[in-house]
Amino acid sequence: MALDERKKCILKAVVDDYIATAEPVGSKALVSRYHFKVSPATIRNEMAELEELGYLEQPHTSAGRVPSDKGYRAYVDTLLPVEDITREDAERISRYLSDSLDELTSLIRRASSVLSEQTGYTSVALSPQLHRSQLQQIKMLMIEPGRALVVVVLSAGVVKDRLVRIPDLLDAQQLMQVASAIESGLAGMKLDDITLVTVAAAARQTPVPDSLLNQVLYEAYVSIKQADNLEVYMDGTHNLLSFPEFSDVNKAREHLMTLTSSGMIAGYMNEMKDQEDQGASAGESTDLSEPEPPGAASRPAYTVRIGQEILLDGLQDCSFVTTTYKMGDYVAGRIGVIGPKRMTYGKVISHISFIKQTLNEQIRSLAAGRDRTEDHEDEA
Amino acid sequence: MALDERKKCILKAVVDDYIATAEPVGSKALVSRYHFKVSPATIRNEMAELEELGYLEQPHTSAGRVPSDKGYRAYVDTLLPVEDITREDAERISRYLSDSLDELTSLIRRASSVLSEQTGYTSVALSPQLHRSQLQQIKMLMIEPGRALVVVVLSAGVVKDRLVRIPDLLDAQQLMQVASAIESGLAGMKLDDITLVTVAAAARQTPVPDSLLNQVLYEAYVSIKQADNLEVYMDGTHNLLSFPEFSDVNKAREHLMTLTSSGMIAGYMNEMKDQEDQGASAGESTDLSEPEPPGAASRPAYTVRIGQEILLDGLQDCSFVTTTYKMGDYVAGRIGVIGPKRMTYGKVISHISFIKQTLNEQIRSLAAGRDRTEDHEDEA
DNA sequence: AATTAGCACTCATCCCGCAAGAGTGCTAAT
DNA sequence: ATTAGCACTCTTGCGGGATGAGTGCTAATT
Repeated sequence: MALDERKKCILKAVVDDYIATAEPVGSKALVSRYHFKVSPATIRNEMAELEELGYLEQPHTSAGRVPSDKGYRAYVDTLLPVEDITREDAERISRYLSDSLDELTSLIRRASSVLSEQTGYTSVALSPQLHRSQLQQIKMLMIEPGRALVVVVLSAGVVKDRLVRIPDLLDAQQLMQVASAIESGLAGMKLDDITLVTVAAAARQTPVPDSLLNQVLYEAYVSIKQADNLEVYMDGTHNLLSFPEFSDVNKAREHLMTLTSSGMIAGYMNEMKDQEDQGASAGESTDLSEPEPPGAASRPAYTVRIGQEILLDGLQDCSFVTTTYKMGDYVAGRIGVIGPKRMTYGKVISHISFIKQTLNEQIRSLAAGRDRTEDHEDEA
Repeated sequence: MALDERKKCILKAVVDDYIATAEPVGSKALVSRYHFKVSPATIRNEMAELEELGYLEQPHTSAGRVPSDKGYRAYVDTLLPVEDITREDAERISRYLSDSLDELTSLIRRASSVLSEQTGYTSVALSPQLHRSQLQQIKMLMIEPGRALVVVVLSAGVVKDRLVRIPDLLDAQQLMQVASAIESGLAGMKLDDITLVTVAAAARQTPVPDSLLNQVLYEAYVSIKQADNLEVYMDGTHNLLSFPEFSDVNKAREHLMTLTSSGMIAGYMNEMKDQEDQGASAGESTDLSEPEPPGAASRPAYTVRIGQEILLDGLQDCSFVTTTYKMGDYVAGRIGVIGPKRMTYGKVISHISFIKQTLNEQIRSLAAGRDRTEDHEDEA
């Protein structure tokens, strides 16, 4: 059932044209715009066959053709024009990302903002998940009687803090004792393995009356657990209003609503997080011939979800291109772009790939900067 | 040039009707819907006069009338139907706001979210400006060699922190020395009065080599200054897509763009911040008779900007209802609602007023909770 | 003097129909 | 296998009543 060379060419041309114009593309326009050496009639026959096979659809009789989800899929998997971002862009972006004040979250946030800016679509990023990283430090700082700041430092170098209420009678020294007891008891443990019980056990021998201790321990525990809170950064949400597919305000509103009910997206992305991306081509199956087109094989992995493949209600007219970023050796989070199915996949993927790469480098160099505080020249 | 009673009645009816329906309102509809005891012809004459006077306008010759900015102004200033939020709403909201974990910013953020949710418009809030509050504590916590967390506590009870790079050679004890030197030197000073020079002076006698000291001092200074950073919280931006006035996608997009280029709104609100709101009626002038309608006088102050009165490009079809909140005795920030000119002013104002009041109470009780750590029963 | 009934007039809006145009599918010729 | 030709379909755009809501004006009424 593989497509012959000419069909591929035509499919590619149709998708390209539709991406560019957002209008159904007809046989005549195709030959004139893409210099085919055959007549419109031939193209028509081919297109009819492509429609038969499910790669194209007609909005109505006597309109041009529009790619189906399957058509986009094939396009993305095997026909994708390889694009590269310009040297200047690459440098500007990596410079912008590299002065992110040592803050992992600010790095991710910026990456997201870069993506939406560069692609013109909506970008989404998941904060890194840290449940597999270890507790390194926990400090408690008395702000005033009854209030304290809990600072949690994780092995990943991530610092989170949180204001809490504590018993008024607890003094600064006791607070410090509790904190250092917890720290020495739990340092090196994975976040996953820390429970209220382990926290309590660690602080058992501190000379602080139980009546005061309990609340503090609870807050410490919550603070540690909260260090792993999943967050979503989104940028350029209103970009999608520029596209004709959302010229209907109600549709647009619905999309925005779905997007900004961030819990949904977070959950969805988080579910995909663990499944590693499949190299240069994406997850879903197609029945086109060559699984490894030349040139694209060297790109970092990414995932493309098209139309119905997205299991989130309200985003079925969209495509969702994502990739993961790592911390150390495990997948930490996911970052991606949401746009109309008629997306400039080539451009988006090149940017996503670049971001993935840069992000991984930056994270690695942040970590390295923490272990050995010298050598900063490991920029790619 | 004062309007007689009947004209006022008619104006009010027109505005009410237009707010409800978003469609030009005609004489016939008016008499039937609002039980006037006169005939449509009389209403027509009156409306013609109201148009002459500038309170109404006609979109085209044979359509009904629509309020002009001046019409809305008069409506807001003297005709506003007094609305009160329900007891349940009031309780739910104040309960929601009161468990804001002691965090001022989270309080403001929640207030903003409540506003947009309750009114169905877009809400905007400015973070409190703290430049007039005093530095109370500054701590520096070594995270690892070369990295520290600077924690700044202000008299307002606000805690801000920031990750910074410090010289690798500086050890934890030196860092603490520097911090406590700065703290004892500057505690009690207003943020406004703290400069790099005063910071340096405070830390002069610490036994830390200058070569290491400078960077730390600078970071401390920046952290202190950043405690006063102006932030904007916005909620329900996409609500405005529900209104027919934004059914044109381009207009909608433009509005969203203006709104989300948060710098503009922040600046604008910040400029208005210092001018205190004028009691129950608003800033701009009108020539209606009674300046103090009964019932509305008891409301907290607020400001209404209508249409052209808003000096921000792109929001000229909107109205902007804001109020201020205080910390101690000075105006700390501003919070408000942006919606179509055809806004349910009564409802919005009642909510804004309630929020203002609740916010002030909460802030006061936060402060009180810090001074005397007892008594929590000062809820209104 | 204020109110109202009556009437002519003005426009937006809706709907219908028609022509134009783009695109297709099919068939027959190359 | 390709292509030219042609009939057919269906959307889109446009003009033209018809509709109807609403106005302004005038003259009659209270």
